[in-house]
Amino acid sequence: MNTENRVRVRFAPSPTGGLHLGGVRTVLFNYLYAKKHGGDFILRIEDTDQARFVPGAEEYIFDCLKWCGLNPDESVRNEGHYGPYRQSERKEKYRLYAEELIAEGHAYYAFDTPEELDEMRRKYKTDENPQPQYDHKVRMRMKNSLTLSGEDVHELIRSNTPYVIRIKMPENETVSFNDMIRGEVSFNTSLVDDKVLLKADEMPTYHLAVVVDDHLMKISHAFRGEEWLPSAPVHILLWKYLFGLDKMPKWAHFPLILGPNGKLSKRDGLKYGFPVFAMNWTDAKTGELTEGFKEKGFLPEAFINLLALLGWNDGTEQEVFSIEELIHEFSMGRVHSAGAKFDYEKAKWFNHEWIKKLDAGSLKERVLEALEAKM
RNA sequence: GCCGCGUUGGUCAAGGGGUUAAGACGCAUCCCUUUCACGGAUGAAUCACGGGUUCGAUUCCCGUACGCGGUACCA
Repeated sequence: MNTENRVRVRFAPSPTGGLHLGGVRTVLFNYLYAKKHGGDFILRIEDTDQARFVPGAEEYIFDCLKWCGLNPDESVRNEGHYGPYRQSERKEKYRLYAEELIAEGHAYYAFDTPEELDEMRRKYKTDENPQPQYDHKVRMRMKNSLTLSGEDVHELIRSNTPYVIRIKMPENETVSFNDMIRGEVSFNTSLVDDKVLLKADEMPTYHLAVVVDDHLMKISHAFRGEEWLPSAPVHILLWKYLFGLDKMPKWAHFPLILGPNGKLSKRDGLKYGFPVFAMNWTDAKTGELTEGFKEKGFLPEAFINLLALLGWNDGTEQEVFSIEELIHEFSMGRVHSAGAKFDYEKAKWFNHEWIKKLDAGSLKERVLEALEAKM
């Protein structure tokens, strides 16, 4: 296998807090796919949001992956040839591409202040359109390089006026792509807003960073949660403008893992009566501790196993799988497209099954570990 | 509101034009067991709704309803 078609996947968390079920399952599916195809699993830290950065969160992510046995082949701790692996350290790279987009007419400078944006949203808000977007319908009424003269733009930039760079979404084009799980998905570009690509603090937003880094890091398959599906057209267009659709990774959007009453949220971690995080997480601000599956007494083998079966199965009646078996049997085509409600009773059954497989010696060890963790 | 993705028992789900619609978790009853586990048997429970296509739709198509996601200078 040459380097051009080598399978390379990535998990790209932002270090903002505990790593929950859905996140670990995303890691798992990425890992399984990479290992099945003899490829690389990369961990990229997406720390482009200064405001949400949480100290310790990055280390915590590594701890969780280690406990799960899903260690990355390349990361900030194990650099490959495509570093740095932390986006804040790649800051300069993104601006070049944003400027390139402007030069080609696919993006523009926008000088609107947060207050002006609020005002726009207030002004255009109606019952039919409760959440107005910065899109082709309003962009010509805003303060940007599309409405200002070249001189004015130059002057504003020279005088250090804060600005962002926005993508200029084309009007009435259909953008479609083939999702490995859902098949063809398409969008009308008129209904997508002019997303910010480069922020006023010169950091890229996710939209720009994910495309640039996936390209630079030679990612072959881009797998992520379904919450990203609505912004896929932005990413597809960026690929088209910057690197060419033929270079674009294959996409797959995983179904969401739901809680008892819908969305499984980090904030409700304590309310469900079962863990949502892989490992204990303590909120630095409130000091609130959220118990993890590890500390609750789950074996990592069981945790991996139960996560794998949430949204995937091999078509047989087998439910207990070791990681080796998962790697062997996994296929993206058998991942469900519908969300799955998390069932703690079933999760405990998986743990039970794995505990039964332990011999007396290792059981004693694990029990002692679990008890010590609680003291 | 708009856009997107979904919809097989309470939950995870197999199946995919003709089936008694698998299996697992949980639940119930029973058996095994001095106890706790383990194990075994049986049972209740499912194709969201309405139109098409078809000799025949749970399966294909279109609507509707419902759920979830998105609609930020967050990821």
